[in-house]
Amino acid sequence: MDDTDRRLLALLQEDATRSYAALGQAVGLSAAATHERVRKLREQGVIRRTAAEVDPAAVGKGVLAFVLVDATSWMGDSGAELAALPEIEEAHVVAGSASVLVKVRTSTTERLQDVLRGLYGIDGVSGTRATVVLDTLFERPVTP
Amino acid sequence: MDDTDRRLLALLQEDATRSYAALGQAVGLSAAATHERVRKLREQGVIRRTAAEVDPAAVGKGVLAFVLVDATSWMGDSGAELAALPEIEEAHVVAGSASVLVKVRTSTTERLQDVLRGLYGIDGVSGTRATVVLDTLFERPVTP
DNA sequence: GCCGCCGGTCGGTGTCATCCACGCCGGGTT
DNA sequence: AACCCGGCGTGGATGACACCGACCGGCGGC
Repeated sequence: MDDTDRRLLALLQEDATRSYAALGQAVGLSAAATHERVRKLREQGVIRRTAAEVDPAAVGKGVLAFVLVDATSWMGDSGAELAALPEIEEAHVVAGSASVLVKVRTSTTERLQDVLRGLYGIDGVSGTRATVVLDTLFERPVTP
Repeated sequence: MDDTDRRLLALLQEDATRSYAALGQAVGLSAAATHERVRKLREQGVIRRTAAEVDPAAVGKGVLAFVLVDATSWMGDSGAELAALPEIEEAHVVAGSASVLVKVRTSTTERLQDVLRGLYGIDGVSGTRATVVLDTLFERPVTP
């Protein structure tokens, strides 16, 4: 993982459709060498996958909220139950006053309420504190 | 935006390296027709971009935290100042007891502290409440 | 019923991903 | 110092694929 790899990662994060030739030119390498480095980055798991990034609003997910979930028991193993709610985009075990923090994206606030109801249905959940997002200033990839 | 488009989006979200031929076969369309639909989805902005997803841990970003930022003035226009902290991955204006919620990824907790210090340097910021992530259960794309 | 349009299939072409053989360079060994 | 060896890069070949244009069928509006 040298500096060239980091530059490749940065380029691929903003646009993974670039050809290896263009990519190589940007970092001063041949297309073949570039291909080889990217292949290794994939193999090592540094690049998890290459995916299309979809605009949530365009697929009817206009409501975003972060929900702190309080629980009376350990919830580190409830990943599957949380994943069963398809509107939950991320779930993290956190330190602090809550047990779990989830990021929820729904079409409407009514649907958000349904998700909160779903959360209460999970064993051990004793409360939720939702923070509704009014406007997203920016979202960007990690800077390597 | 019909059901075929939604299926294409789902497929491209899990792996955008698939060929149009394979993609078309999965939804029962020719490669050319698939190409055309994807082109339109891009043009309309439904697909924002296609990007490589990098494992944060592999690039030395092992610490994740969500920080609620309290402020004494309106912060909806402070996007640029927040974006100047490169460790901030997302920034949202929120309803509730705080003004802004940011997602921060750093190498160490010391660097997290530096980011918090940076936040206090922004005009109007009067406090921060950080919630540190212990374990990420899952992160997944929006379900169209 | 006719016309125009949207969305599809089919076929061709230039580009690109991908593989292979070879060469360069630096570190460790004798 | 000379040698060897492994990793990394280059150049070229080839087969697949993205991309484009021509054509066609169904559907809705006049």
